[in-house]
Amino acid sequence: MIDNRNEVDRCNCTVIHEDVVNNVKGKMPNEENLYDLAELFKVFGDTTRIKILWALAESEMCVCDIAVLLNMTQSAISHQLRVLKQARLVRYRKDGKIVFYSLDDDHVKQIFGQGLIHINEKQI
Amino acid sequence: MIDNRNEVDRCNCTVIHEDVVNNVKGKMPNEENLYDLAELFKVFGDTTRIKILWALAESEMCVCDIAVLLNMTQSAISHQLRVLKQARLVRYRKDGKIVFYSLDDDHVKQIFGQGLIHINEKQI
DNA sequence: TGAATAATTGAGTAAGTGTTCATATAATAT
DNA sequence: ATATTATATGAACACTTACTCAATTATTCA
Repeated sequence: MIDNRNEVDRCNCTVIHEDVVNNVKGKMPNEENLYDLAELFKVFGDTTRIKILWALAESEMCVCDIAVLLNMTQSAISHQLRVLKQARLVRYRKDGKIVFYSLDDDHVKQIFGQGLIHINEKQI
Repeated sequence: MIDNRNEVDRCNCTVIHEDVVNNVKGKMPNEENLYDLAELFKVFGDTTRIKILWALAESEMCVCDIAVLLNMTQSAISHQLRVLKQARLVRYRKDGKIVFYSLDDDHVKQIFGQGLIHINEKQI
């Protein structure tokens, strides 16, 4: 009986280092955590959102101001702010018609910092 | 003469807090840096790549082993490894037919760490 | 040399994403 | 109430992306 068929289900090559695979498999975080992590970084993976976050790291701003700053339509900014809101990266307060957005916490700055370290080190 | 037309080029609303906008504008990093940063995070923004990086953080692995570990085709893995290679996040060494991949530096782990802090803090 | 195998690569495709445009909502002021 | 304005939202569209499939390259071994 061929019992290791499920191991070769998708990959057409034979398992070369089964010990390594099993060891790593045991140490992998659960799917959900990895998924959430990817979802978080996906939010950072857009120039417009990076700019918005960077701006908010400097100062609380209303939607219109951000639109002017980035020279983009207010609609586009509003759509992106929704994404950032859902990711819990920004929060807002209303003052009459105006909605002020700000960073939800300091993680953003630290994640940016780590990213910049990588970039600056790699470009020769 | 209406001189502030260029300010209202894209955004249909009037500038509300011009001082804030100007202040933040002066402190924004240049376009290229922000673009590179977004590009880097874009690479992290995919579950498959996150898994690969996490696995490599644990141990050097060959393409086939990664494919078995993640239960995906070796072609799919190879495509993603190319993306990771271009982002300078992984490096490789050849040993005969086999190509071993490993993390290029420790930034990955630290960026992951910051990401996890954010996620864990937010989920109540 | 020729067969076998690990890995890469290119084209094709289905799914996802960011912006625009038009419209809706909410708050203010006349 | 009505007009104005700041923001939000939904649909549509162009563009990107991650995978599959088939073919290719590179290396080993008989």
